[in-house]
Amino acid sequence: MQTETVNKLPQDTEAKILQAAEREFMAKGFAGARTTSIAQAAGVTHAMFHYYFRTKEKLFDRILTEKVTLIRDALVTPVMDTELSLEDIIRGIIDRHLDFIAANPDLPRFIITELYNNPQRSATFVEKLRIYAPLMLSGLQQKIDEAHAEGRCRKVDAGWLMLDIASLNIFSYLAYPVINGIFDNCMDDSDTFTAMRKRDNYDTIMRKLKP
Amino acid sequence: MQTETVNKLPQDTEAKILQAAEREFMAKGFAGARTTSIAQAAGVTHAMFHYYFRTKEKLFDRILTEKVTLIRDALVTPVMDTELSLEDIIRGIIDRHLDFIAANPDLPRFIITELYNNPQRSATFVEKLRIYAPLMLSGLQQKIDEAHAEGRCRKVDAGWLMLDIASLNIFSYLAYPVINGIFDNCMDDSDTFTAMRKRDNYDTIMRKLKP
DNA sequence: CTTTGCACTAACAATGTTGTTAATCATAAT
DNA sequence: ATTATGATTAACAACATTGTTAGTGCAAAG
Repeated sequence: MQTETVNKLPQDTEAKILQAAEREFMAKGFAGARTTSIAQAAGVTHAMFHYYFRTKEKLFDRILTEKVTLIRDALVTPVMDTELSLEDIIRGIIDRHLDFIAANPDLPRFIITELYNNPQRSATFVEKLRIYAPLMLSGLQQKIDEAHAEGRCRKVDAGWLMLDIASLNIFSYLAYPVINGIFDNCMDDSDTFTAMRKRDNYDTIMRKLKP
Repeated sequence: MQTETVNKLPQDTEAKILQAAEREFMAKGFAGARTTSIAQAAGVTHAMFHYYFRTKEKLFDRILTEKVTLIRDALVTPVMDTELSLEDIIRGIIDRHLDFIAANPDLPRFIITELYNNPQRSATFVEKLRIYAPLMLSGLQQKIDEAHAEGRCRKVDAGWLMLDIASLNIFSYLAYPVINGIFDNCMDDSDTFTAMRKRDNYDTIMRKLKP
């Protein structure tokens, strides 16, 4: 034995590989990730990688699917809350969305790049979205239409509105290295930056909706 | 001879390699690109790649630098136009910006991913931005301040305003596979989509500025 | 004509990368 | 005690990928 093989729970190494793989894939993408690096980071033999997960692609797909599910769970449910005013719904969407991004700042870039250079995976992902997006948007559209009927809101399409919200929320984190470089390290204090974005983006969107 | 080596101008193969490399790098990124594929796509021997460009990294850096310069030239100059009203300046920024993105739809994703997984390159790029961004923003800030003094505009920071503009303009193209999947192939007609974004984003930004 | 310089080719070399396999070790069940 | 089972290791194999090199052909300069 070279390193102490003691103190290892049965599923310990599997979890360690999974964890190391997630880091590696998120940091370098599928093409840039190395299975040997993953094994090394997990502190196990390189063969263990294949013992537990067979191939690089299988493990990657598993992690990508996991992340997609994470996004879906975080972003679909919140809109379902009914009985709230349009203002509160939108504030809720923006708050939850930004909290999620701040907690997973690398996720948008990962999803976008990996979906781009793998049309097959992209198709699967889009399929899921095509199922959930309408559910998410129809409730919002209804609220918008109600408010519009009462003259409190312009007539806008919920889908395009969500695109604007997503753009304003996500882009700063996507372009993090550039943004943080131009505005002097504004994103280093994540909480402050997130709070500011919440306020600014809510304001921007509500002004867009004003009649 | 296997393929006709006739009709080749002296710098012909160099240009062909450069062209093929740009496609490959833009499509798959540095990590995913293969020098052999590039040579094959250029229709030359694999050794020619190294004859002209020495290493994969040297050629990649050259292309990345080229792209960064392209961005700088396209996005810095326009704001310099003076004697225009704030409205016209902002409309000009959004129009030029979106025209540029529509003409180079893969560029934002390329820049973002490649800068992310190469902090060294990122530093060089940000250096350039730190030089040019203030020039670009100071003129805009001045116009905003003028309009604010006359009560025609809220007091906003030019930098953060540009971030919002960039977010609204760029994100759709970054998330192209997803967006195009949800809204039924809306981006297939690039001109129509770009025109719509110009209109919507200008409206969004102007509403944000209204007192 | 010879020489020089350049583009080019084919073959090779070195290393990286993914994946496999046979043997070993520990442990729990029989 | 023996067996069976799953985890682990070291070594290997196959292939991909980047990079090099010695030599060939060709065209212009001397």
